[in-house]
Amino acid sequence: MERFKSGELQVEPGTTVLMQDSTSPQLYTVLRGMGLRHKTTRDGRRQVLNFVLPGDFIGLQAGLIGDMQHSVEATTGMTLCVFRRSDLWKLFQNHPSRAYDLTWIAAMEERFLGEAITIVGQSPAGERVAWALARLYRRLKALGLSIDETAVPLPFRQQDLADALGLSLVHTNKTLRQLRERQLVRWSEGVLRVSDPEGLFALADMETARERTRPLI
Amino acid sequence: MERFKSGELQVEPGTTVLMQDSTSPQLYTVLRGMGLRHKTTRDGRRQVLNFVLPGDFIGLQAGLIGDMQHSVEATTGMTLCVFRRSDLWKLFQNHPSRAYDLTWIAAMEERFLGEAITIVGQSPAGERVAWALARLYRRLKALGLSIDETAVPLPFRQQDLADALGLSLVHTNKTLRQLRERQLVRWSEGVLRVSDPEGLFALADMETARERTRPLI
DNA sequence: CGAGTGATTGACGCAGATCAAGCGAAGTGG
DNA sequence: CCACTTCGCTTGATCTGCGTCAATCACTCG
Repeated sequence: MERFKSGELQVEPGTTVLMQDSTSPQLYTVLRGMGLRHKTTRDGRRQVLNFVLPGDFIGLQAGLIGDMQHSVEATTGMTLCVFRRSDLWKLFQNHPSRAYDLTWIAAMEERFLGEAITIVGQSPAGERVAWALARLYRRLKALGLSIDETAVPLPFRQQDLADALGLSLVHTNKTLRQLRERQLVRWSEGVLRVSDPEGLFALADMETARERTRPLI
Repeated sequence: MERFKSGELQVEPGTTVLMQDSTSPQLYTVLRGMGLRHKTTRDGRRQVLNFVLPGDFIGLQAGLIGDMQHSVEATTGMTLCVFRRSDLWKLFQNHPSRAYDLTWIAAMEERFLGEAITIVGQSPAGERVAWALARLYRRLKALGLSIDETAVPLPFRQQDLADALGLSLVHTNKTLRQLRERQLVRWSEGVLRVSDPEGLFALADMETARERTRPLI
């Protein structure tokens, strides 16, 4: 992939990397840092679609379809590997296995969103929060970003989690308290500590399956 | 694409074409009929992810990743164009433009789910129902399936719509009544009649933009 | 030291879930 | 051909999970 790389980009916390409704000549792979994909509705409400972690590929929609229907915002500082949108087609012509990987990523993304919509549409608040934290915990551990055996960094705000799960900030906060009181997870100052993984995954209705390794683009 | 076609399949209403958690050696393009993509949770609740219409490609997840995380069920009788999963890789090697189209479809699917999760997570019942009906109306018209200027076939149950929007059947029914009383849409006996497209699209927070034509695989 | 940000908690109200009952149309089997 | 069931739609009554409002606290920063 090195040949397609057109540079590296450093962004500050709070930067909007890709803007909803805009076209971007660039695609990125996250090398470092975390962010959010989110959509903003006309009346100002926000839906967080996904948390962006190192290794994630962003801008695929812009690259393929031409415009973004969501924004990507840096929560921490981020380092991005930059690709030119115009090279995407070359990839399909000359590197079918890479193109295949790209489609694989798109399919995984689609699968994730299917799972997310099921949680948001069908589960009560406790399960939603447990699911989100369990997933993030699993992904972060798989990425080797652990702080220690039971803790991972999670530098987001409660508001972000609330917007991801279709809950209000207040109710998210109260739900987090319950999970804390039930000795399942604690999340404060950007650190997520899972004291009872079994219990958390059970509540989240997730198998404790290992995270699938994704190809790096 | 003809060369990859490995046959046609006719299925009865109610048939499960692809089963959650199973692997399938086959992929399909819908030639005729309608169906549902849905996920079933362990505790028996159901989330409808999408309505499957003619021209849709199904089984991409199974084809690329190896297993399905949702089921596809035929609502009406359907005619499917069958492809072998094992041919997918050949497509990437020998027909980059087709592979590109496939990825484009995956990206559009992802985009749709992002929109869906935003509606389910952030909007009250009236807007959810309006959004779903507006989208279906637009897609069906674009497919040329109209019955007349303002009516399209929509052979689903209210329960299906409820499960797509994360609402209860009862509340979906009451919401449909309100839309009927506000002279926006009527939906009964499998026919959706839109009396006030402007009003409907406005309520759905959708531009009246034309439906994007998708490549046929 | 005042202003802004994020977390926290209590009080109150409502959108939508749940419960329950009834209706018409379409099977179906005796 | 008629009881009897089933399925989908409809509607009213009641309940509750979660949203909204409001206030406080701890921190950080200019």
